[in-house]
Amino acid sequence: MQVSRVRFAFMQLSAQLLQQSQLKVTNARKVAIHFFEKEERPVDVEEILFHLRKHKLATDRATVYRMIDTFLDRGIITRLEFGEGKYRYELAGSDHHHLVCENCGRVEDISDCGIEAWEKKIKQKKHFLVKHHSLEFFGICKSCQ
Amino acid sequence: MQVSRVRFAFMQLSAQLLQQSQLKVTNARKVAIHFFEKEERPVDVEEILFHLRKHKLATDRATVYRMIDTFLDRGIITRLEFGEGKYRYELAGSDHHHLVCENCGRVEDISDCGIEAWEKKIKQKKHFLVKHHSLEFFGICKSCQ
DNA sequence: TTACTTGCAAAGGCTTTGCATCGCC
DNA sequence: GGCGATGCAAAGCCTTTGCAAGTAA
Repeated sequence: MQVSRVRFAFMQLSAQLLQQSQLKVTNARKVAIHFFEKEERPVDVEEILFHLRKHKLATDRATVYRMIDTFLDRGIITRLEFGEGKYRYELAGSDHHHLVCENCGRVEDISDCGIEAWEKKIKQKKHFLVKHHSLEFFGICKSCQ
Repeated sequence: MQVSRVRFAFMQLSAQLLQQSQLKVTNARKVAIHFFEKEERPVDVEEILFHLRKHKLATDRATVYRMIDTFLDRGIITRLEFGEGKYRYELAGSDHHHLVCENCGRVEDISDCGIEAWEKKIKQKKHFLVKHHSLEFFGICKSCQ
């Protein structure tokens, strides 16, 4: 079930988004969604846990994983991999990709990847129906050069 | 017999490749490289192990991981992730990407992704120096539709 | 011989699961 | 109250590592 994020862009996402997704509103979930909102780079489970701790929430690691599972299922967040042996997550919504600096780890967004043209071509030539794709660039960022 | 001659030729290639890379030529390495050569889809550690067993090699799992590490280091293979919670590997060389069927798991190659133009643009606009990139498409293949 | 390679065993990191309890609606 | 959410503990995968023994060059 997919929920529009744009609609909440200028108000408090968390509670409304949870309700709209037919999920119970708990502290951990609110704070976690708020964290996704404010973070600029895709976050991992450890960082979510750390943020919850900062808000005096002793949420269990298993709960975080289950939360992520639920959010993924509802289309609230998307999963990414940067070759670290773990997943990262960010709020779903805009079709964008990342420049990952292999030196300092900073992540910059790039948008408008224009890959829809590709997907059409793939459908025509290969008869393969693209559901989603991953596109990330790895290298050295401006300040690390 | 023709088949075994072909295979012998393959093994020679494996040995040559290893020597070029200044690696000692061992049975496990030869057979593994042969496996990478003959496989059409990126393989995981389990599949490499299984192939080694078929060739009566009781190679340890740790050895396979170390082999992979060495091959990656020498640029013989490249590492891929398809969101499975594990890595896959394939012979390095051509710049191509994959159509991964989420139903049957089949992997098809697509080439000429024309992303070099992108990398130039990224360098100009963001001053980010791209070293490598990942691009995979996930969806439903022709025969699964 | 010498340095690289391997086997074995253990551990490490990330993620999932079973089950009883808790708490939002 | 009911059903979904959570905590706790354990286990499941994938991968890495230390060390001693083996082996290609």
